[in-house]
Amino acid sequence: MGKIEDAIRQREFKDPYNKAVVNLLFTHSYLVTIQNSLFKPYDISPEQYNVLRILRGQNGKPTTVSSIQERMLNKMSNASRLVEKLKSKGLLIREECPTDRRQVDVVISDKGLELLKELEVKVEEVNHTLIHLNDEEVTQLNDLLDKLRG
Amino acid sequence: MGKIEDAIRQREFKDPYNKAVVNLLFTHSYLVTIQNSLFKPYDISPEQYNVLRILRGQNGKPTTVSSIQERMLNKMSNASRLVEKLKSKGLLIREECPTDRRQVDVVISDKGLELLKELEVKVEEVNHTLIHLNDEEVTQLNDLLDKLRG
DNA sequence: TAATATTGTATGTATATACATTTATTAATG
DNA sequence: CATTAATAAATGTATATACATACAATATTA
Repeated sequence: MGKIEDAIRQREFKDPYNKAVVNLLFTHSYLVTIQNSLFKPYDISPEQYNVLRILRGQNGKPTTVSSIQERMLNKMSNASRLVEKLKSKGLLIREECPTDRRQVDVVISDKGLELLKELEVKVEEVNHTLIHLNDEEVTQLNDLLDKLRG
Repeated sequence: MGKIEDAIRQREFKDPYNKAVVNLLFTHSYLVTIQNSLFKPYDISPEQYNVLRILRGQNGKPTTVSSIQERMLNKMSNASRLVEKLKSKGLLIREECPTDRRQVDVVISDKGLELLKELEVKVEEVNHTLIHLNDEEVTQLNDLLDKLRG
């Protein structure tokens, strides 16, 4: 695939900062396209997978919708609706919080844990092959991204 | 904001490759959230802005829908519908191609060019302030992203 | 304690993404 | 030339994003 200028057939960018923004958007699309095809056979979306991972990270401790929202990769997403989707598939359990009836307690189900286990192996494999960088370069990329956001 | 582990409250990643994927998804969300707020007052979406930029890059030469699609940052998006949206706002002109009636010729309108000019200044400013990296680091990031995609 | 503010979640609406399918037109082949 | 294949664009459907608003429950305060 190579340089972003060739990939989207744009001659040149104003400066490396503007190029970086486009480059990040484009790389994101590259990643999610492959992720989607991986999740497709399991009838689950990347965001739903992410919510399941957040839930498992709680080790059985109930989580509220707003807490899920906070940890999501996309802060503006809609945890409420994703939880509903996952519940209808039996991948999590949602029940009223006894101490505060505004809140709901969300816990991943056994079915959810199984699916996650199965998917995770594949995701980790794919993530490796997706990124055509060596160990040193990936670490460098991670540092730059962490710094980028300030 | 700092390290991704703190931002999404995840303790650790399997390896730097899996971390990089999450880091890229998260950084993307960071970028588009700010871009969205920039475009909002102009009643235009980031993808619509991108289509206008592609059209202007043609310097008045008509472009087909599939050619727009190819150059889009998100290959799986739907150029057809975006063109329709922009047309309804008077930002581009769409007409049947005389030599091949399957195709449509799309050209940016004067109104579109004006809007683009106004927006572009703001976008370039914002892109600079978004990215908390120095010149050397941004260039490094661009090189890594280009290489990442293989 | 009554009135008000805040919080947690759900819902409504518009846009975009992802992918399959349809329709119209042109190209290719027997 | 008729049939079939290929192509360009549009459309259909499900999901997700972005943001505003509604609603119920709890917290605050006057």
